[in-house]
Formats: sequence, C-alpha cells, structure tokens
Amino acid sequence: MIKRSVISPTKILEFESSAQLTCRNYSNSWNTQLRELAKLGLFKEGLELYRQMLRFGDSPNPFTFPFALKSCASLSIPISGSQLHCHVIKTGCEPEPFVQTSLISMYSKCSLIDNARQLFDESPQSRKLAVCYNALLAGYTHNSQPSKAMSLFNQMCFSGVPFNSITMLGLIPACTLPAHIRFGMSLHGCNVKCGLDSDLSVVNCLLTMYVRCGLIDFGRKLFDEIPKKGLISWNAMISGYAQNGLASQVLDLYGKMESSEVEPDPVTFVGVLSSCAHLGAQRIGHDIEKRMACSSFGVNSFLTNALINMYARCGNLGRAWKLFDEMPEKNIVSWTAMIAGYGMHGHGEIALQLFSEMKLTGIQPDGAAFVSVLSACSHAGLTDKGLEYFSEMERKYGIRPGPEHYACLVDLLGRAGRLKEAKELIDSMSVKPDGAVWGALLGACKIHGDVKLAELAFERVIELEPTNVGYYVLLSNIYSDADNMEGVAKIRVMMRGRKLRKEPGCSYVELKGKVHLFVAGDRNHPQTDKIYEMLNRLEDLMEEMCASTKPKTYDGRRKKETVAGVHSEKLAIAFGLLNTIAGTEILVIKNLRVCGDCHLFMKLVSKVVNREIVVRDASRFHHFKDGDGVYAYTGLAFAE
DNA sequence: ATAGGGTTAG
Repeated sequence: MIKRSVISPTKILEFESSAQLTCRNYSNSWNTQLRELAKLGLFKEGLELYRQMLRFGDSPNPFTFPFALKSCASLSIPISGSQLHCHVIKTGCEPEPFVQTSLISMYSKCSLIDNARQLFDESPQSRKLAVCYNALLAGYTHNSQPSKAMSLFNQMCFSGVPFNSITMLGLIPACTLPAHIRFGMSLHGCNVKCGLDSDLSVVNCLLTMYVRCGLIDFGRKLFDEIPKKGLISWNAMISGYAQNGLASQVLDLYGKMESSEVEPDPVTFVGVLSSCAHLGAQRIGHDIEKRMACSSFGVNSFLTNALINMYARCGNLGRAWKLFDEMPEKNIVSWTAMIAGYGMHGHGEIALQLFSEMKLTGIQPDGAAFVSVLSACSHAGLTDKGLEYFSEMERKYGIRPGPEHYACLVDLLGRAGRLKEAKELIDSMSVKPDGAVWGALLGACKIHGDVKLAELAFERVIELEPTNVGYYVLLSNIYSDADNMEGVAKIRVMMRGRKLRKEPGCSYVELKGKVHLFVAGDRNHPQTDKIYEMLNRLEDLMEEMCASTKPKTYDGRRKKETVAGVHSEKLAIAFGLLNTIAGTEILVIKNLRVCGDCHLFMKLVSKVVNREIVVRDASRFHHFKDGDGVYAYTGLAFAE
C-alpha cells in the first residue's frame, strides 16, 4: 500500500489529472469500439461492451450514449433502454441535444412512443431541433399512428422548424393508407417545390408509398423518371409489382435490372421468387436459387421462406420440404408456406398434420396461418374440420376473423353444398363482407346450380367490385347452365352498358426458363403450325378412343371453342407435349378458371398420352391422370 | 467522434 504522506500535493494533483486523462482515454477507446460494432450491426455485442465498460469502472460520456441507445433501439429492449436513460441522468448528460434525440429514438423504436413524446414535450422549445421532430415523427409512423405523425409535422411547420429530407423519410411511409394518400400526394408536391425530390432516398420513399397504395402506374412513372436508379429503387418497384400481383411485370423488370449496372440483393430475389410462385415458374425460380448461390451474401430466413413458398406453390413439394426440413429456425411464415403448398395440392390431411406440429413447437398461429389451414380444408373437402378450426381461431387464439377467413369458410360450406349455411354465415359476419366473400358464394352457386341465390350474391358482389368481369361471366354461365338464355342476354347487355369486356384468359407453360404464353386462338407462337398439328392428332386419338363409348364422351373440336378459337389451355398443353419428353411434368397455369370443357379435354389427353397433366388456375391445382373420377368445376369462359 | 431515414417472405 502506498503511504499518502510520501506523495506531495502536487504529485497528487498530477496523479489525479493523469487518472482523469486515462479515464477519458478509456472512454474514447470504448466509444471507438462501440461505434465499430454499431456500424457492423453487432448490437448485442455493443450492449455487452457497454456493460463491460461499467464493470471496468469507467464512466460513460455523452459520446457513449448514442451508440448504446441505438443498440437497445435496434434490439428493441426497452428495459436496457430505460436503464440507460437512468445512466444518462446520473452522468448529467441529459441536456446534450444528441443524447436527447437518441433517447427519443430509442423509446420510439421500443414501442414506448408515449415516453418518447414526454421527453420531447419536456425539452424546451429552443432545443427542439429538426432531428428531434424527425425521430418522433418516424416513431409515430412505425407505431402505426399516422395521424399523429402528420399533426406533428404540422406543428413543426407552424413552429418554423425547417424540415429536411429525413423528415420526409419518416413521414411519407405514414401515408401508405388509402385514407392518407391525399396527404402523401401533397407531400410529393411539397418535395418538388423544395427540391427535395432530387434526393434519391426521398424518391424511393414516395415510390414505395404509391405502390403500396396500389397506385402502381404512379409509382412506375416516378421510377422511370429517376436518372440514376439505386438498388433500393429497383427493389421498391419490383416488390411493388410483386405485392400487387403483377408477376409478369416483375420478371420483365428483373430482366432490365440484370442488364443495368445495379447488382440484385436478397430483397430483389424475395420479390422475384414470390412472382415465380404466382406464375408457377419453377425453372426461373430454380435459376434464381442458383444465381443466389454464387452471390456474396448468405442465405437468410426471408430468402429461404421465399424459396419454400415458390417450390410449394409450383407443386415441387419434395424440394420445398427439403429446404424446410434443413432450416434451423422455422418461423410462422415457413410453416404457413408448407401448409398452403400441401393444401393447394389436395393433401389436406398432411397440411393439417403440419399445422398441429407447428403448434407443438410453440409457434402461435396467426391470421394468415389460419387462411392456409381453412383453404386446405376447403380443397380437400374436410368441411367439418374446417368449421372446427374456424371456431378455434377466435376462441383459443383470440384472432378476430377477417373477410379473408369468411371467404374461405363460405367456399368450404359452398363446395359441400351447404349453401343455406354459407348465406347465414355471411349474414352473421361481424365485419363487412368483401367481394371475395360474396364471390365465393357465387362460385358455390355455380357448382350447385342455385340461380336464385346466385342472383343475390351477384347483386352484392358487383356493388363492391363493379368492374370485376369474372363475376359477370360467372353469373352468365350459371344462367346458361340453367338454360336461362334471357339471363345470359341480360348480363351481356349489362356488361356492354358498363363498357366491360372479358379480359382474354391466357395460359402459360414454362420451358427451359422461358414463359410461353397463349391466348385463345393464338397464332403468334413460332411453333404455331406444329402446335395445331399436335392438337389435331390429339383430337383424332381422342375421338378414336371415345367412338365406342355410348353416349360418346367427347365431341371436342366441333363444339365449345371460344369466340376467338381454340382454348388457351389446349394450346399450352399441345406446346408442352411437343417440347418435353415422356415422364417430365407439364404444368400449365391459367389466369382464369379452367373451363369445364377443358377439364374433359385434359382428362382425355392424359389418357391418350399416358402422362399426368397439372393445370393451375385462379382457384386451385387440377391434376389430370388416367382413372380419375368426375370433376366438379366452375368455368369462367363463356359457354358458346 | 456525437442524434433522425428509404427496399424483403406466408
């Protein structure tokens, strides 16, 4: 032990100042390390380093807190955040404006928005800088309080605090609701006036706002006007198309991106894979998977789930299962993608088995998981099981059923012929039924030939979706099935009056990574002659085969083609048969429902060529193979 | 040295 008396007062002074200096130096090196960790996104490690610093007996200084608080914010740990708030007060760092802002941001990101507001209100007017407003604004936006974000922006303008591009980045996403899009558009105008629209981040943000609101053309216009598009611009546009179901636009844009100098990243691939899933473009999806393997970034759960979803929806359940099985941490999205995949392909029992396994691993099902479970029940004809799950959903998990769940349930009851119950269910709904709900009822009326109920469902559905041509066609076909030609004519007049035209249905087949698209009567494909030749041969074979049956089961080409000519599904199948060898699967996708006549055609083709044929349409997969029974179908094509 | 922000799956 050092005797104090040996050290002179000057020595003590020297010692103390050097100690202080050391302490400050320590603080600096702690801060440097903290900054490095934060930069690398290693927030857990950063927080651990902060604790180590305290154990070491070093005191944090004002420069320490922003990093430590940012770590709490990123990890969303309000307890550590509040502790840090105490340290801020103890060390007297509270008045520092940047510490204040860090605190506001931390509370916002930990969902303690009211604490953030309190801090903001307590700080004097002179210290409420733009950054403070920015942090709180973004907080309101991320805590789903868009109106508060907007009124804070008004307060900011009123107080004369100048806003900047970062204000916009926090505020614009608050306008991503139909109710607020007007405000968003006025912000767009405001940005143009202030010249903030030259900031790429702001434009990306506006672009995202438009596409998320479904104003996809606005978004595309903005995108096209960007002189130097960044990775995020591409991603926002690709994801926007993907979220709006415009899958072929996604592939188109991805192709353009590949020939630009911007390299795609995982976010790009997630959007592209989701579109491959919608298109059934498994080969393109597989190419993306290979392309990802040679990229520098690693796989993440978003990517793996997107791959699982793509393979599952394309019918490659084996590959989907392998990826799923090898996933170290499966989340609810992984499980839901598998459940939906099995459900779509008629393996309802496996889908339900997966659902109970998921619950056993401790994952709580959410609304989307129940949609996949209910639709699996509907596709597999497990009516009562579906009803059980529906009641379990609210009773056991407290999930309020949305219109999407009711639509599944109406479909479930409707397919089973329980139309009266389906109608009663709609009448008892706690939320307003949407087009899909009434549309499901209308579809069920088609299967079971209930004209009266169909008329009611039609009336409701076109109130909600007056321009959805599919519903007009559906009712017209119901009338046609009932030999009510007056009804058919009535619908045609109605459609003409409203200037509605049936979009041509198209079918596509994917071959060697390229999508081949056909519309009815198509003659644009380079192999057109061979395709029609193949169709003729098939029809001859079928006629030969069916000649002996009484009554004749097929009188194909002379009957029931579309106005434009041969059905698109038939062209796609003929193309597929021409270009693939025996044993390979042909998957045809149709953007509308497969028409009834084509069901019979497919079944017979699969018999004469002795191959399984899979057609996916707007509502489900259809597997055609020899020996299958009768199909219940609903056709969307006009019965001519 | 220090604070605020934009793109992703079922």
